[in-house]
Amino acid sequence: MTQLDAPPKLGRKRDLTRDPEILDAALEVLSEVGYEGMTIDMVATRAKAGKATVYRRWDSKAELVIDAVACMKQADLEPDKLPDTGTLRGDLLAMIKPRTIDESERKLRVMAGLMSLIASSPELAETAHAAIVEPRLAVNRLFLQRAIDRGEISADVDVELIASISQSMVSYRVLMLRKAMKPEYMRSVIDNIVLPAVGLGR
Amino acid sequence: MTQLDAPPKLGRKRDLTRDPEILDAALEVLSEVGYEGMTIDMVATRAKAGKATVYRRWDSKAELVIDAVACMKQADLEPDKLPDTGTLRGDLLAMIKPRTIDESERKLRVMAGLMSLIASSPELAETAHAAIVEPRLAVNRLFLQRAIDRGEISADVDVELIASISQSMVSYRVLMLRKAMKPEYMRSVIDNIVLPAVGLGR
Amino acid sequence: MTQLDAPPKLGRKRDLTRDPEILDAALEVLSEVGYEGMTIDMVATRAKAGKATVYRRWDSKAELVIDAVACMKQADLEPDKLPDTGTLRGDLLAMIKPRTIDESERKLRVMAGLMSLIASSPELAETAHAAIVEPRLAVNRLFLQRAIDRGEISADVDVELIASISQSMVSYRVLMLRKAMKPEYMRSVIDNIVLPAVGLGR
Amino acid sequence: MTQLDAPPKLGRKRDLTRDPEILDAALEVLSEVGYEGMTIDMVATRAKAGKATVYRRWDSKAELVIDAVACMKQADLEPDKLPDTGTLRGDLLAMIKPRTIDESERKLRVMAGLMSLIASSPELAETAHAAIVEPRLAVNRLFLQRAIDRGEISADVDVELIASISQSMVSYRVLMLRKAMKPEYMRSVIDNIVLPAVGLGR
DNA sequence: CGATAAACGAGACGGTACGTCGCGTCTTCTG
DNA sequence: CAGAAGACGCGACGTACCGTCTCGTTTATCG
Repeated sequence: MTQLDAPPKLGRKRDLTRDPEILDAALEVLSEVGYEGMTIDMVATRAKAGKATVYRRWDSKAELVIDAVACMKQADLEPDKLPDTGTLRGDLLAMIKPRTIDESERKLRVMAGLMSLIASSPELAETAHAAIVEPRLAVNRLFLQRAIDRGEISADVDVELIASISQSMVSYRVLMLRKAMKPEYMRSVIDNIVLPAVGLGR
Repeated sequence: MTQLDAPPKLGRKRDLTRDPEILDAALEVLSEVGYEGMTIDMVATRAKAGKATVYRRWDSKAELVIDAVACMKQADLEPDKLPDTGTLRGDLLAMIKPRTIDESERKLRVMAGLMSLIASSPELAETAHAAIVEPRLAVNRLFLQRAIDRGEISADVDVELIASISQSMVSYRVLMLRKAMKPEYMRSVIDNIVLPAVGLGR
Repeated sequence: MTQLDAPPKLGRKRDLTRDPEILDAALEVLSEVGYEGMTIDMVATRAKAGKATVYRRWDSKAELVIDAVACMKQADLEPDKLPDTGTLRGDLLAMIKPRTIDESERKLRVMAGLMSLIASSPELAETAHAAIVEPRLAVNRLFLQRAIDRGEISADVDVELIASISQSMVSYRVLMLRKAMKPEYMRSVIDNIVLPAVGLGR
Repeated sequence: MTQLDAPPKLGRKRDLTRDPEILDAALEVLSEVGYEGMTIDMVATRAKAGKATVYRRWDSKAELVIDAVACMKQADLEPDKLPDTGTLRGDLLAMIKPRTIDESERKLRVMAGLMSLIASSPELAETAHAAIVEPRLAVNRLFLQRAIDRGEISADVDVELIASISQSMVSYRVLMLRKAMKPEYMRSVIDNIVLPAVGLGR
């Protein structure tokens, strides 16, 4: 992670334009050869940077990748761009768009590459979670809260638990079963699991 | 995976007692330093074996680890030791035993370390799936089928999908949210998600 | 070498007091860690200067060092301070003073550090030679010429060759044999080699 | 330096054929790009070896080079191949052969590259001296001793000093003055300096 | 029973990425 | 604008691990 500690006044300033360039290069390489195949040299070379410049900003390959992934901002998840169809089912189904699905799947696969690192570094895990997992959960939480507010579903449901269903199912399918994240599957999860769980049975 | 290909008659027999010793050493190291931190040398040294002896049995670090995890035989999952309480809920809840939970969690964490490898090797993924994921799924499938057979739940439910719910939720919680696999949580998943999904609402 | 090219009128004048300070710092570091161990950063830091200030004055580490050594002005070698005893032997022996010896030895050791650079850069070699080797040769040449002029030795002697004897012997002893530059040794060289070579046998 | 410490019985033996191959590669690279330009990777690649294999045998670039140079055995300097003309002058002149000169010059140039390292490592210096400088001195010592034995020159001459004259002059010329090691020059040194020094004046 | 062949512990091998450090240049701010 | 501080691109350093190969030894089976 880029640490900014004390205010460094003297000397040449970090060239802040290099950060996104390096992160972009990292994402590029990452999507081409995966985490294991990725090399700091590859990233540096592609960003026309020296290795030292990379290591000056991130302490290790893992931290660089985490930051890179964190910067994969998913525009579709921004509050003002979220659907508001009037029904929980409508909202949930509205999130099943090719672009959204695709980005999610890419994030998940990157996350997979990081799992082993995450396992041995709580702080790294936290960053990864905040960047990749949390945003998607927040969306589901919002949909559920709106449904509660409009009386569509009971206020007793465990929002946190229900919000994580679709993410769990999708992660499992993609990472463990290694199957693609198909729209049909997502629809099936919503209709057969999420909605019954909130009392909106078939 | 231990390959036995052609019948090798000549020469010294492979010392079969070394297999479990090496696997145990692997599990030990694995739990201490994680997949990334683990070294074939570490495992070999700890098992008082040579690296060649390890590589004669497994083609790569990844395969060794998968086998090691697969060999964490979960006695609880063997067909004849499974509960049969007469109700789906009873069966599912009966699986929530400290020992079972603990073993599952360990397996999952090891699986996490392998994710990046799995991502780049379909066959490795298949092996890992068969060894770690599938057994647990089979149990759920069995429970569901029995419930269908006894008319407790509709024969229309998507057994495959429902069977994967608890595994998905638990994996997500452990790997992504990095929280422990508590019994309360598992009960909550069963009562609030699985059962509603098969029409056995609250 | 300090290059002054065109007369720079505009802006702040180059602080000429920095030159000797940097050179002194260079000599200091040089004597502590040797040429290989010396770093431009070390020199700059010790002189409380920036690296750019150093590089504005010298094109490379090697040139800085050469200049530093060249600036170890050996007052003893200035024409008007040279001995003139009336005999070649007297002149040569008169140069054997602790301070002179010491300075020569230090110069030689620094020169050693530069050898590899010198080997790959004729111009650098030329500079180093002019700064370190030549002054000492000039003295010997002068002594020999005076001896010829006063008829002490034959005009046929190869002045250039003879002048280089003592320097050669001393360099070899210090650099190759790694022995100190003792007065006895120098006297021995003069009496047993130089003087016989010009026909002034024992 | 290759250390052999305790007798290592277990495990695969060092492939002793790799040593000379690596040393040869080192000498090759050395003569092409010089000490500064030489890279361990270059040497390893050229010897079709891994870097680790090089570092397993030598602790640093410097030690590798020293050893490489030490292995530049000069066949001409072996006792039984030395000339024995019956006169000191004859013996000395007999050493002025193109091949001998050439090898000496190469050694000297390599030595130059090592000077900076030598300056900061007495043991390295010792090795370099024994490998490069000493053999040549031994030859001169032998010639002088034979001359003394046959009564050609006085037994009073400082053999050690005289033996080092030609080496000193040649080193100086090659390294400091950066001139080639010409036969005429060597003859001049013998006739004008060495012989007068032992009382065999013109 | 001796020969043969494979397995064994140990560790060297070729290869490749790691993270560090120095060079010489470039950029920023301060006096 | 010179100067101090320090980031930059580059590239070598020496280390560590991978998966393979070789050594000397042990252990089984075959002839």
